Amino acid sequence: MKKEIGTEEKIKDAAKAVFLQKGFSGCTTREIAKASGMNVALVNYYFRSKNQLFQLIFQSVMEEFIQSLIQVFQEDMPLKEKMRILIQKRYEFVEKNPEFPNFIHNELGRNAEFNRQNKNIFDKIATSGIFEEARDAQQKGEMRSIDMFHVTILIMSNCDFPFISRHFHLSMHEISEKEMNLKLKEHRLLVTEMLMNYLFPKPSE
Amino acid sequence: MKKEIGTEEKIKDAAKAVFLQKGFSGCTTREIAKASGMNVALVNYYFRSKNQLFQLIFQSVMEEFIQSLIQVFQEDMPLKEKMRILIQKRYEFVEKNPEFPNFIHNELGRNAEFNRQNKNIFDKIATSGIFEEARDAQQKGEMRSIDMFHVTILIMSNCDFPFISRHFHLSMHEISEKEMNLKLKEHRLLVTEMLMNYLFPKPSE
DNA sequence: AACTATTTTAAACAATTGTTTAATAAAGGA
DNA sequence: TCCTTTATTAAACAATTGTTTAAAATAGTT
Repeated sequence: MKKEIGTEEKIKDAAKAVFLQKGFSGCTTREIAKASGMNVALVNYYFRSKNQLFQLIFQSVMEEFIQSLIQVFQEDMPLKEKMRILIQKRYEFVEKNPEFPNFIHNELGRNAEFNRQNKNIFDKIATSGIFEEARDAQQKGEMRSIDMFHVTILIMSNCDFPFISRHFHLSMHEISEKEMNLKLKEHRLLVTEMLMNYLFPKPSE
Repeated sequence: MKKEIGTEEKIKDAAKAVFLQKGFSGCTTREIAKASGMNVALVNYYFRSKNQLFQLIFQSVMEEFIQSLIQVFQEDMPLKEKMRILIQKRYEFVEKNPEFPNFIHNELGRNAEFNRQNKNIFDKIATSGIFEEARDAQQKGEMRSIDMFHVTILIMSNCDFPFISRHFHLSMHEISEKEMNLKLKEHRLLVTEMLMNYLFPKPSE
């Protein structure tokens, strides 16, 4: 269980933590260096520039982020069940990585170039078969017939946003972090029920 | 219709635009000065520091943001109707001010001190009577009995997040800005139906 | 051991940052 | 008009930024 990690890895780990918390323009190279226990020159020795280091981190974070959305779809079960588990896994992923959503959307918003670079990452979703599988279910009448654009936004909205707006609700409802975490755990159940009811309506109505 | 605005106002307007788009640490005093057509010294002449200027802008943006959440509750109509209109108004507000949510949550996350400063703003919600009115409806069985914590998150999630994740979906679904805006308009209808169905379930089930 | 390549360090670089100064221009009141 | 206040400007300030340099330490090889 000993982890004898080299300095390159140390810097990468520290950079990920700092970038996630403060964003690209919210931190300095020296801050990353200090967080990793190294000095400034080493950061550029291994990664050439703050920008390249960020690019590297962003890419990997983005990949993790996307992966958590589609991993469920490799398993073999009915779409409705997949969807329920997807929502659960997604929620739990963001719960473990609360800074991910804000980080990604924030940096994506400020850096329009990333869109081109991450095209291959997005392709992973397109080729995962989610969309086709959903369309089938929709044609069979099992699933509500709405564009997958809406489906993805609905899921991400309800899984990601609670953690994006963490501090906001912390202030508004005047609760402690502990209470907050409990309520957020509770929230997953509501979200799952609401989304499932909406996406797979009872045939009676 | 002529607007003969002074330099103080010009700077404030430019600062709001720049801050909203790039965040506090994502822009410089000189950038704000240039955007307003003035020079750097004038920014500090009127607002003492970049930090104070930001504080001022953030405060006003926060107020607008909160106000859009509660304005409906001053009118006199049944809670269910109020809620439907609230969702609609809220969605349309964010549609007109797409940078608001990301800006607020981003800056709130990085600056924990704001929480104390904005306590009086949050009080506006608490004293608006929303919470009591909802509790009444819940006791009468008209509304689903869940904590208002969940209700606010559900509404904000589905109204705000689509615009926070704008660039993400722009890349993922490979659509143009025009198409995006159309789909987002469409999305409001889904969101409203889903939320209303969940918050005010049919008594049959 | 001697030599080479790699890693690490402290110091310096120029550019940019927020902020201030001191001089000038404009406005307003007596 | 003269004087005081307010507004505006260009220039400078010190601190911080990302990045580089050149020397020292370490590791690896023969």
